[in-house]
Amino acid sequence: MSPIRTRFAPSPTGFLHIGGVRTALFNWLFSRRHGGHFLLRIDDTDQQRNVEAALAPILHGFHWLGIEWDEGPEVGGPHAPYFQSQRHARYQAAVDQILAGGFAYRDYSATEDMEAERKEAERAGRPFQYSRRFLANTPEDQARFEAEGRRGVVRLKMPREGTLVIPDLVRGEVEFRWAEEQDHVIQRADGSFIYHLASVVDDHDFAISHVIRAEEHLSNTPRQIFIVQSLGYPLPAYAHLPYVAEPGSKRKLSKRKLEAYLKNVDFAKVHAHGLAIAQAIGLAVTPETFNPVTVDFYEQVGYLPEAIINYLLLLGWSLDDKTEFLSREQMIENFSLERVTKGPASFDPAKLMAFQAHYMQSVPPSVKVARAIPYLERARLVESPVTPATEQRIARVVEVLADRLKVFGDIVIQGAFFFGDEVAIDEKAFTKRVRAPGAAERLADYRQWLAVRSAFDAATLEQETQAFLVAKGIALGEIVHAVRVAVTGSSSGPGLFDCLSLIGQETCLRRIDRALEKARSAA
RNA sequence: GGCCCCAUAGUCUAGCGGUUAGGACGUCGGCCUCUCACGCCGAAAUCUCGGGUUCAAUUCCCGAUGGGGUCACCA
Repeated sequence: MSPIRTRFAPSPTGFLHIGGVRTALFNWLFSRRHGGHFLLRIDDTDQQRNVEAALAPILHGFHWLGIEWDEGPEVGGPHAPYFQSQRHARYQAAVDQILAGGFAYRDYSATEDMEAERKEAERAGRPFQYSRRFLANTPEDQARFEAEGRRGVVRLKMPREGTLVIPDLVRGEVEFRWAEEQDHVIQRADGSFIYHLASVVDDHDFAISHVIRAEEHLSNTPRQIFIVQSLGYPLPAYAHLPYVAEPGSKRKLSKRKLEAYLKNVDFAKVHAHGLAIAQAIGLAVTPETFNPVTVDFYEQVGYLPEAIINYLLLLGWSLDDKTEFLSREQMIENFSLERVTKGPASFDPAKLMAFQAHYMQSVPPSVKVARAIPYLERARLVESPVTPATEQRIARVVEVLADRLKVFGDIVIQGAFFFGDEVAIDEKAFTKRVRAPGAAERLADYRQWLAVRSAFDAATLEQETQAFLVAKGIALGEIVHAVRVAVTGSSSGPGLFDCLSLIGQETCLRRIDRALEKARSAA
């Protein structure tokens, strides 16, 4: 049996689509599962400018996710080059061979000619089939057509009868009738090559054993198989994966429909969350660069690759009826195309977040601190570079924040009030907890009491507060909320005494004073 | 519109003739508690429809319906 080789073939668009990642992941896992090779081929047949710039973010995304390729850009390989734009000689040779074999012909029809024929067929109510009347058999024909100012392309001479059965590892056997296929162009008038030709030649040259790709290529497969056969290549195995669908719908997920997806509550929530972090760290965002459909979004906001990979794996594949979390090793050990789902799966950002929260729980505190620091620095919440003392403080903040840190970027949202002097007040919370009848008085009382504390650690503070409450004859609940809002600006967060202690006596007092001032001013 | 694919709760899925249709996210309720988060407990919610085949269909077959993909000198 020949070695297993799979590939993913991104075109350099400047960003890595979440659906593309899933396709790549399945290819990668399949190759790893069978001890084979996974390679990256760059589909830049018609891109001309800035391939490098448009490719960099994609390669970066794969590195970040830990999807490493054995051959391709950066790493090279025995079948180099892996860029289609550098393989024209190979494609030309293939076209010549197909032409010589009589599986294709030079065609001089103009777009209008084809249009006319198509319309006529439609009017007559029969399926369209090109008459091949501008087919040039001889150099004389060519010369004549060219004299008329026509420009030739190379078209496949597709069979017009019989059926084709494509064995598909996900879908079983898929049947097509040749008569329904068209004479597709494989080489343009300007001499450049059409994707399908390039793709088939490359897959053969790179010895790809399994073509695992998204479902939208299923209808393209007959023409590709025809090219394979006309070149005398062995047929690779095919597996067409269901595509990743829009949140809450079954339409294919698209990179350019951010507006529409924002109408989905969960999608909007994840996007808003990311946006808040981006704003806090002064990250300039555009819909192009900051979109939850793009993996870059998750990296910038501080998600874990493991969470994304695990989530994506389960989007169209399952191990059994209960396994949710798999390590890379388990994924590789268990992945199989047989267990790939047939139907498209909607991308659910809320569930992705659940995986993220799960994986975040096993990140060691030291790593959380290290990953939080850059966010704090960029948000100018701490000095840069941070001093050892600040780092220690951050470690305490991270500890106290605990599971509230869902992504690393959350440090600048959830943890902001631990830093600096001023604090952003949640007006609604302020009205409810500080402007409430009697609240300000109790807060002022507590402030005076707080001012004379000599110990300000959380445990002592809590203990002594109890005594204060007893003396005043009030319950903790009657004081805690106003203090929290005054000191942290928010009605939710870590335990109050942890907050007080970490923020420090002076700052706490200042913030309470400001809150009291604010409460006295117009409601 | 032609061709092709698909169809279990709002979402991701398990199921491969006989199950109280299992799990997860989300939602709702409760516990914990100074709030939030975590955690724990519980609840509501699913086999698209119609024909067959069979003693028995979510499961097999056919059809309908619905959803989607694709029909370029794009990839």
